[in-house]
Amino acid sequence: MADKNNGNADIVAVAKAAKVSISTVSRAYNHPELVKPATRKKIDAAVRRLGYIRNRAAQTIHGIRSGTIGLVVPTIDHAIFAEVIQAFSDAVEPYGFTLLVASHGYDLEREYGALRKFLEHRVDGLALIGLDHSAESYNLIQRQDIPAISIWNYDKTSILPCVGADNRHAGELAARHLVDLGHRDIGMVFPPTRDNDRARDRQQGAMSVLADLPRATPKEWIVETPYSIADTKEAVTRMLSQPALPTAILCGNDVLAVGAIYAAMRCGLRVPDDISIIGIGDFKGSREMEPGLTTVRLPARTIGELAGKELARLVTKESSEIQRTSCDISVVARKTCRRVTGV
Amino acid sequence: MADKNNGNADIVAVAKAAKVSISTVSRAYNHPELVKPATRKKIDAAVRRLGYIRNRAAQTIHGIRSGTIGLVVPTIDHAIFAEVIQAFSDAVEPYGFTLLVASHGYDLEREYGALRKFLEHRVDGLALIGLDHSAESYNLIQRQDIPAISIWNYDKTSILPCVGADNRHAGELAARHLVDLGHRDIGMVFPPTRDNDRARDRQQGAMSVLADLPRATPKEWIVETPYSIADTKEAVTRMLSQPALPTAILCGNDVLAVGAIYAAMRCGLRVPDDISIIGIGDFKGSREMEPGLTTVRLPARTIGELAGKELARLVTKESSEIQRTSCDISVVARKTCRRVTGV
DNA sequence: AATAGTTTTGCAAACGTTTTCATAAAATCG
DNA sequence: CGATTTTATGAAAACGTTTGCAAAACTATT
Repeated sequence: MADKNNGNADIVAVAKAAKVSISTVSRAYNHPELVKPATRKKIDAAVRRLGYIRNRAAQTIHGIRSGTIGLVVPTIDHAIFAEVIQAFSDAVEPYGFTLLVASHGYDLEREYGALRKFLEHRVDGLALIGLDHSAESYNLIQRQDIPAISIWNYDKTSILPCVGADNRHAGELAARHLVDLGHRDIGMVFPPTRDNDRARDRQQGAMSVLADLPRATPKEWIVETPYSIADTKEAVTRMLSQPALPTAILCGNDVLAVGAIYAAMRCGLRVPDDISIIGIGDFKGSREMEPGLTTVRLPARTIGELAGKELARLVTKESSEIQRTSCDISVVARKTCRRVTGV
Repeated sequence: MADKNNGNADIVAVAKAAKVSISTVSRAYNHPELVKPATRKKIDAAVRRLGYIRNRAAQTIHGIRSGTIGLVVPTIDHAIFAEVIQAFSDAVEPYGFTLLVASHGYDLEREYGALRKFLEHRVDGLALIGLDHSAESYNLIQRQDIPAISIWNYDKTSILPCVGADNRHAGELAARHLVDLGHRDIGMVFPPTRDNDRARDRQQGAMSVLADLPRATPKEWIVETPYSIADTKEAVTRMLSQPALPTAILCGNDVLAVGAIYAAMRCGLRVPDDISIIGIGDFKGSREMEPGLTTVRLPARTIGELAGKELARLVTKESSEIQRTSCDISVVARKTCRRVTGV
């Protein structure tokens, strides 16, 4: 009759049921080699009978790790971040960590809020997307003594250790690819770059290459559009309804590229015969689509994996040298870009 | 000099710094109206100076809610689940909950493990995808006294309250749509249905409609394929390389449908002129693709939102009647299915 | 200026664990 | 078989909070 009627048994209920002391139950969990097999068995039976589940909150206040890692992303609902989150989750799971996830919708104020909440929960480690964060956030992180890591972007001068790709370089590669194919009239489609260092870096990288071109890119060929296929289709359709058209469009990411392709189709332009389109990212599906999207491959899964593993090792003190990891990127030439000749 | 050198100040450090008792600091947080404004100010200053962050673990062991909700999904890295997670997250955020997320890769054993981990963390509520869970999992959930909810599937006899769509009905609608368009030779592409009640229900729904057709569907027109565009493209290409072809293909979800469309393209078949293809789900991008995908719309965002809100209300006791919510679904006819005449 | 009422604060117990230290029991040894 | 070592267990303090209760400090009332 020592069973509690309601669901939640605690360690003292278990101790009572197994007729041992609380300490012994605790030890059975944390240092099983110190308790006699027979006793262990009794405890095990009691645990099973009562449906006891350890309370990590109670452990945590002893300075024991909470076993959680906080991950803040701009949004979960993008192929690319979903992939990173999945890979990150898979990477920390073997270390026994549970993942806290929050999204801030590209609002760095909300990101700060999410970080605070995570810290209240005493996460053992923190992971953020990108290098662009409020001073407040950086401050907050630095005051804690838990490891933190930036994912997705690489910069050798980053404040936090980072695992990612050099987005400026990605922009350069995309632009260079078009230029190498002979394109001189190149349009650009980018998402808003405020609070989004990835997009900004890519755009700057692309611009720096395009700056060497004989003709400057006219304003009308540079469009900014929200990150959605529908919006991009809309915006690019407008761009393509002008008299003078570019021979190629460089898109800030693959989603925009897909939108651009649909826009071209709608305008009666064939890709790549009439217009070339290059994306950045190599999202899931970009390879399989028809025509296969030419893009700059950013290895999302690898990045997430490496980041998760690195952070887990930092937390568990398996490793301590904080380092920056740059993942290789390169153009994957598929079917949406063609060579042009003459000017 | 009362500042701790290392980052982590606790409530007693704050109390000391503000020259008040611990209780007063605690009260300043939990019942601010009970503490004099001037005192509140002193405390606030101390908090700021020390960078104090409340420890939810310590609160939690008082029976105070942990402020977390656990969500287990098969995988994060699918358009559809990413959308649900995002919507769910957005819905619980205003209630102050932090989200714990785990994925089990369609392995119900791992799902059980994730649930246990969540319970160790003393989540205030639990959300699962689908109705298919191990007896152990259901058992575990029922022994706790926290609310739990099933997302994505609707079934009026479900063990847990659920918010979702009737997947069997979705399968029926898709099949009915094809039949109504005059199709009699209908192929089917489905993912593995083990541990996946959504897919199973859809398939059964479709089958039940197809069973009324004069000709039985030949084995070769029923293909099972992993949930990826590439694999589906492969598998459907094989199906379409046979002598006798169906006039339409019903796909278990939109990703498979996209793979099927690409396969058709590769086989030189025009969609919908030579073959009609219908998906289920209406994933992001399905509307915008060319040709626009005909599919059965499952309102992922709505489902996630309703589920999050419902669970949050259950946890905060704003609501207590556990109920089942069925979200309306219907065919959105776009461009990948055409009417056929004759037999 | 004393009393009663109200507002503000502090003390100490409680929450569910882990862990140190001490002690009891068992095993080993001469 | 008693002394000594080893192994197994228990008692109690500690972790960082919240909260019921009681005391202290004000305010208002006479």
